[in-house]
Amino acid sequence: MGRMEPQLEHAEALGQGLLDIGRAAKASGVSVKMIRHYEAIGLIGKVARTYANYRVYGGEDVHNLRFIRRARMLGFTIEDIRALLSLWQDKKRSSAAVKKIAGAHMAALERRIAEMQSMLTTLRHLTHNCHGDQRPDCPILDDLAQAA
Amino acid sequence: MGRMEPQLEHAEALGQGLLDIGRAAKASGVSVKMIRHYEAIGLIGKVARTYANYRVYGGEDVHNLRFIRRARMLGFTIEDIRALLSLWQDKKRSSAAVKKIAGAHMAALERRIAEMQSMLTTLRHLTHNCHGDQRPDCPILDDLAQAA
DNA sequence: ATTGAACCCTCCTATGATGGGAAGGTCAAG
DNA sequence: CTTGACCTTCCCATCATAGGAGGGTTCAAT
Repeated sequence: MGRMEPQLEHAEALGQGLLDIGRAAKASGVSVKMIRHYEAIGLIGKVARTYANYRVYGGEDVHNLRFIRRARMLGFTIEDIRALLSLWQDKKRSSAAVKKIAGAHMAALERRIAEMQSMLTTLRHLTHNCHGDQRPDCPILDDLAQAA
Repeated sequence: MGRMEPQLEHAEALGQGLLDIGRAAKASGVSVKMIRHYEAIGLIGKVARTYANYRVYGGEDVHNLRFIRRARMLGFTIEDIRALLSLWQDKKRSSAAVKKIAGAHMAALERRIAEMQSMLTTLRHLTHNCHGDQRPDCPILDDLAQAA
């Protein structure tokens, strides 16, 4: 990524199997907005441009974008992904480094899930006893108010 | 809240059982920053001020802040809380209206938890097969890369 | 050729909830 | 009367994503 090849005409680029940002977005599943954003924050390098200043993406770029997309779908943060991309590039990486990142992420997910489940448990208790009719009496409000 | 009583001296206000923002924060568990923020977005009304322009909080104000804090701990959004506060104030409310808000929130929590659990399941599979040693081979990276 | 749709570009703004910090005024205790 | 702990307002940052304005480019259909 960011090899900054010589500039091309748009048509010429497409003829060589290169993609403009819209096509790269479709091919990778990452939105045009986000591709530009990932470049701006340095998650991906600067790519080549046509004479008209259009970004031009090759197969490897799309590969990277898909990697990012998949990692986002698994909930990794951008900083995690920055590290994962760098490990991916590094042929001398240790799988332990990768596993460590994944493990920390899993722990964070578990903590967050536990928090939300605790909220749910409380809410289920409260709504269980709420009539849900036209009367004003409501254990949900009572709980919130009593905390007060 | 927001009754905008006549201005007072600071000492005079504290003598009457009124609180400055720092004391209101301690009494309610809501940070000073967030109390000001809630006022700025109209979640709570504008309170009275001393001659020195210090905010002055009464018992009811603290009550409202505790209500907000409790609702935030249960994961309700600010907009949910705006509605809940208004229902709380409304003696002619229907408990159905309250239950509806809580139900929608629970459904949102359940969706989010399910998403995160699905991420976790995938990550557990991947890390299960990752040696986590000094070798570079790593099913986690393989998964991310193969998506690409 | 001209025009219009559908792209592309950069730059600015917003989201939701929270916090950090600067610059300056006020209060209370020593 | 100083000092430290408050208070005030205003601006900025977070995190990932999206919307839009204003302007240039490409391409296909008139």
